[in-house]
Amino acid sequence: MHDLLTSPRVRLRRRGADKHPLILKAARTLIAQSGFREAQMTAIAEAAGIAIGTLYRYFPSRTELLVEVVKFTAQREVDVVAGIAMRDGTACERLGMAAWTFASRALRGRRLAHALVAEPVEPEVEAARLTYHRALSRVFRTIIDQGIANGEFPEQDSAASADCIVGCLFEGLVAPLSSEAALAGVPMQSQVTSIISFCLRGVAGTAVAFIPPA
Amino acid sequence: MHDLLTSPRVRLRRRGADKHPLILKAARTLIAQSGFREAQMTAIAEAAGIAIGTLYRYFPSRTELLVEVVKFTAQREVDVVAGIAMRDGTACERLGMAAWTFASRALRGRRLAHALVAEPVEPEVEAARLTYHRALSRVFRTIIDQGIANGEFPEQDSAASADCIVGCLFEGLVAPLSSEAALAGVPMQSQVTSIISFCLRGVAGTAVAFIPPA
Amino acid sequence: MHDLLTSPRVRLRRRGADKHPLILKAARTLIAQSGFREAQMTAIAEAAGIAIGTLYRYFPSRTELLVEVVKFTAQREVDVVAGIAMRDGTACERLGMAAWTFASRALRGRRLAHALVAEPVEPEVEAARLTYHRALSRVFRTIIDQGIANGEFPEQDSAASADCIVGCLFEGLVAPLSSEAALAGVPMQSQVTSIISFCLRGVAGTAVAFIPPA
Amino acid sequence: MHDLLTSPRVRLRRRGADKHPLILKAARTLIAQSGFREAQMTAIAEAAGIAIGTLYRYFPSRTELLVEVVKFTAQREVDVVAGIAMRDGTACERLGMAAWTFASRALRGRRLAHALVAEPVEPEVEAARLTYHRALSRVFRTIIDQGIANGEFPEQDSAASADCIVGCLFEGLVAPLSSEAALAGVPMQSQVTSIISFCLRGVAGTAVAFIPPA
DNA sequence: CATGAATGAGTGTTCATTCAT
DNA sequence: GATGAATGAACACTCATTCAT
Repeated sequence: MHDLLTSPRVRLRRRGADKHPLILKAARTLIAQSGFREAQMTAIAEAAGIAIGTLYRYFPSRTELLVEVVKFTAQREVDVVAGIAMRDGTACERLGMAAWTFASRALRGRRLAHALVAEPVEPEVEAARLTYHRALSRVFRTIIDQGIANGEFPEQDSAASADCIVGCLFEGLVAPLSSEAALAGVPMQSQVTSIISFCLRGVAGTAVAFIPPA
Repeated sequence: MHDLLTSPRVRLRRRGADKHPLILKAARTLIAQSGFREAQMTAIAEAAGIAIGTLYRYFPSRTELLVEVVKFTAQREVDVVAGIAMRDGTACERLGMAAWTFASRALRGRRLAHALVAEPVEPEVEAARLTYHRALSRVFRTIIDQGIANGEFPEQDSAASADCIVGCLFEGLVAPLSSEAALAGVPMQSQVTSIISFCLRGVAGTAVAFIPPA
Repeated sequence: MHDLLTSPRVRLRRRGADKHPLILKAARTLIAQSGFREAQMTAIAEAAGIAIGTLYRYFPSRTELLVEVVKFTAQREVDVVAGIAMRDGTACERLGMAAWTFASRALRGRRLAHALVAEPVEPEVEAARLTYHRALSRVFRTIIDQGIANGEFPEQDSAASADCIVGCLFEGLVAPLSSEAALAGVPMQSQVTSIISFCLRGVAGTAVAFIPPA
Repeated sequence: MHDLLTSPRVRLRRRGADKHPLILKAARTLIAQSGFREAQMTAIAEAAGIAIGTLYRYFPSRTELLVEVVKFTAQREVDVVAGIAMRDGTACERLGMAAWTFASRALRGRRLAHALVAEPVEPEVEAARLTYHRALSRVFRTIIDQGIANGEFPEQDSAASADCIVGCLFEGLVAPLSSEAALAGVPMQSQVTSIISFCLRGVAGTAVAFIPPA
């Protein structure tokens, strides 16, 4: 798969437990609870049960740390979705299942998903988030390309279609993520179903001519 | 149309020009250049050529100011797109044109569009952003409903479809931000065309069955 | 009587109504409601129904204005108490009545009394407050001196005794002024009676020898 | 004794000296020099030779810091006076000595005493100041009650009498602040003697009837 | 003269980062 | 290596005062 985790992590010294994942987990928990804003270095250190100074032994700055949290969490999601994408079945089935899986998981960890999708502050973190979008898009594109190859889907700009699917999923998730009304959770399933149906039509539907104005 | 601008602004000012739009413009320019983060009160005041105190004569707090920037900018875009939506033509044509118009305008001010779509931090600003998404979605939904009514589009969850279109457009705008390559601007038009085609297929395409797993 | 109002008020121009007392009254009302802190120039101007600029035509600064409010209000109280002091009756009776009158009036306008007695911030306002204390003390001293002269009271440092009376009254007023508990108002009368009794004993009581340690 | 210092100060500090008393002392010095008004966080930090941030490690806010200064300083004075109150001797002797001690100490640090007695602005600080008054009053009341019990003093409202003594002492300290003449300091001793004599007469003097008017 | 919009120095507070122990 | 006390730049916001209209 496309690896989001490319930071060398050279500064890690062996001897004793590697606190890297511990810190990452503590930070993710905090972010999942109350967003990036509340994930201050002091809070993260406390949550990880270590001193602030130790934090800086594993991460050069808060920004780096947040970036890594985003990358780490995103990679996991991308991996899961990618796993679905490589199963047996028609491209259509796999596309639906991949989208469904992504949405289901995101809805389970609402606050974290929201942070990963819509909250970022620092440019570096934002960049990591976009990389996440692209990695996810790449998974969908692979399925679409296969579908086009085997005649399931009509000829199309598969990269654009994949981006659209990502956009549909995020928009469909972000909106309810912030509104208290949708917290009921029940209407979620039908909402997700509608979104995926739209995506499938977008990918497999009969071509509609759109001619951009001069 | 759905009015996003509901702040009363009761204070009357008699002498001197109303600095409200001046400040809004200065703030928008700053945000367009480097995002909300850099739009500090000091910077905004300087950009507007006024004193900090004057800022607070027009806006009770930084948050309110940012919210108003989002609302103001968003309302303008929504109005333009809504105007397109009410012209003559088939639902399909109008949907395409509305989407095209939105994308074209947004691409002109990329950084600002991005801020409006993905950057907000404060809950109040976030809320304003979501209102923007929903207002835009409502415009598209109106077109879709008309299309369904006159038989152009098949039966569907028009609200979900409209949300998807918004998601496609936003993702299509945000996505290129991550790839330096696409900054050339030239391939933009074809990219937008592909996205809109996907949306039209999603709305008008033949129904594809997606059955969510148990 | 001793005049507390010595500021020249040269800057007042005739023609039209003299807004001096109007402003003073507005300021006093505000102070009586929520203390000096809330008596901002904007608030005072608004309460007086004039513009801020006009305020500065009558008072050179906020400090001067507050000083004048203190002086003005204090003078009125001193005048009333002094009136009691010059009535017929024994020195003892007049002392009691003067103290009683002062206390009764102060308790009627609780918040204002508190501001005048314990809230001041700026050195200049503080000075005005002290002048108030001294003016009040002078009234009591006059009575005490008369009492000593006609044999009602034993020989004593009348200035110190007068200061003590002022201290007793203020302490007796300030304490309950800030405690919500005493807002019942009923136990006030007996409390005041006890205080005045203490003062009368202090003035008329049999001499007790206090020899300061070396 | 009645403890004015109830703040928990739970934060533990291991390395370096506990800067709590250092900050308190720096703040008290500043207040003693020019009152609460000039005791800004920046000034306090500078006076204590530490950074502003460090201030906030020890005190959550400026208000809390000022409150603690008042409590700390007041508690010390109350403790000293209370110590005198529990020595051997007649109630009269102890009352005189307690008052004398309080006055002598207060006169040594005039400006600070004044701030503690008459300057506070913020409600929280004011509350701390009142607690100080009441604590001091309680000490005097104890002596008075003992004097009444052993027949030294006539029956009386001991709480009111104690408040009066506090009022006399405070007024006696604040009053001279207004007259430049008395700043010489020499006449201070006789002034204090006169005040204490008044108080002793007020407590031990023959009852004088005061009947409040209807 | 009256007006009130404009001013901007000043203040309390936060939090990522450093470095002596 | 781990610690966490110390740091201080940065920021939002207030309000007495001024001066062009």
